[in-house]
Amino acid sequence: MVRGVTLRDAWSGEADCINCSLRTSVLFAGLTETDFAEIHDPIDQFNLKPGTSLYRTGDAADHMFTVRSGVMKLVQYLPDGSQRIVRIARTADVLGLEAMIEGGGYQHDAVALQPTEVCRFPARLVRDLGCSKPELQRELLSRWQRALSEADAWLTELSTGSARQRIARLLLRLVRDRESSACQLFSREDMGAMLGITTETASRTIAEFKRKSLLVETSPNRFLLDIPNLNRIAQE
Amino acid sequence: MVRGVTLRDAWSGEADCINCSLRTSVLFAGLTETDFAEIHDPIDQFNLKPGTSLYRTGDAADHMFTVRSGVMKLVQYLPDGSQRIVRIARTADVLGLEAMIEGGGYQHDAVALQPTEVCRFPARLVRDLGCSKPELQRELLSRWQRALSEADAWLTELSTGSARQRIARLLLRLVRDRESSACQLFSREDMGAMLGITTETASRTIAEFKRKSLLVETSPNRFLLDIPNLNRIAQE
DNA sequence: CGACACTTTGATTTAGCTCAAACATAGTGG
DNA sequence: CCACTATGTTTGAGCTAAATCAAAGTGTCG
Repeated sequence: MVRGVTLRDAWSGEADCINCSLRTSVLFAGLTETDFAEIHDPIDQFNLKPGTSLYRTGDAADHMFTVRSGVMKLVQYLPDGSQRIVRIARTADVLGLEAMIEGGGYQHDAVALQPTEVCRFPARLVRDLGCSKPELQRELLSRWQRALSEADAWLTELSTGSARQRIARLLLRLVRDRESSACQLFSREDMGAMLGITTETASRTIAEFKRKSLLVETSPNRFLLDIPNLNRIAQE
Repeated sequence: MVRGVTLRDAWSGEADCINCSLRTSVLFAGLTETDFAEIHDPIDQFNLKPGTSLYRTGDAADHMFTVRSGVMKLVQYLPDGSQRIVRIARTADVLGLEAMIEGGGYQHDAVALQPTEVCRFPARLVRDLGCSKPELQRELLSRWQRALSEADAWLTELSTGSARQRIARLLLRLVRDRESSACQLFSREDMGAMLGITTETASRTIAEFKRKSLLVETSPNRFLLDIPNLNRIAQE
């Protein structure tokens, strides 16, 4: 395990929302330039190295985050100390929705799995704007809904069936809605924590898939997927 | 499996919200009598027999529901036809939050596990009122948040660890925030679908718990729990 | 009473866990 | 530059919890 770097080290300046390439696909999609002009709160940008944690369970939740690039994992811990990854967030996903509820804390540890860029904005901003901008309100609800259906999918798809099926489904999930079938895999330990299996089983299964050419390793831990055959495995 | 009864048979009249015993604990907690007077949409009440489904996956989501008594399960199906129960809803819980998103469909099958009373109200009502009543807005967000953290808990608590642990955690969950340690169990099949184990394993584990007096059967399928010892099992 | 649905129990098999060792790969520092 | 550690991956061997398959038991309802 890489030890967590502090967030302070990761600061990379204030965000330039107006010219943001993601502007149409993120939470603030509905806002106009004038709306942005009215935002006086600082929107900061961070470059997270793998292993850096953005926030931890129980931290006072007063910011929300947009992932610009990279991947974050959301982790929960069991009483016995073992961890379970309950979701991942990728480009254009929002982290820390729970900050909408005033006075609450974050429900997970959010940790970068790859070099990851995020924008941070005060939840207050969304709470205040929300009242006047119904589009934002709607977008927010839809984000919440998406998080929920992701959570359900992790239960039904990634925590049900054999290890082979789970891994196949995880792989397919990583390239869904992507042009190419290329994907960067996670550490075996993380895959285990996502799927509720051991690192050894994850490793063995990946090895088996490689042998059967369901996965072709293009560079260390980057793969091309045989989507049709993985699909076959995924649904038994 | 009991075959689904149609909802039409379950209608039991219009609800009397003003005098509802749950008024302070449900979604509309913040509303005044005058607010209720302004509601002209019908709020209907239904008595569901076990096995009756309230709605199905993909049905046009235009109503939300409050559970007055009983238990409902939320079910999702896998491509191979097997089912997984992703959540349950009990007294004062809200079903069908996804109806807030206009034009969408329900994400689950909602099926009664016990004789269950629910109130049904148009989602439009909440959408409309939401704009003017910030308390309702806040309550709604908090409901959404609760659903999400329930979903996470099902993954971390009920789909992780040995069968004994999962069953112990499920049992404890059933009596949490209750005055007594008494609870009514579900069918072994449903328990299996909640925990990702087979009916046989569920049955064997319950039998084992009975032998060890962690469970005392007071009447058919009703039990008193030995909470401290179940807790010990739950956390390893 | 007989039929049906569900539960329990038993016997057997197996997928995945555990423990352990070998194998990368990348830093680190002399 | 190379030894040396550290961190993660792979592979093996054996064990065990849970799945599977099958049969007997229990309760409920027409």
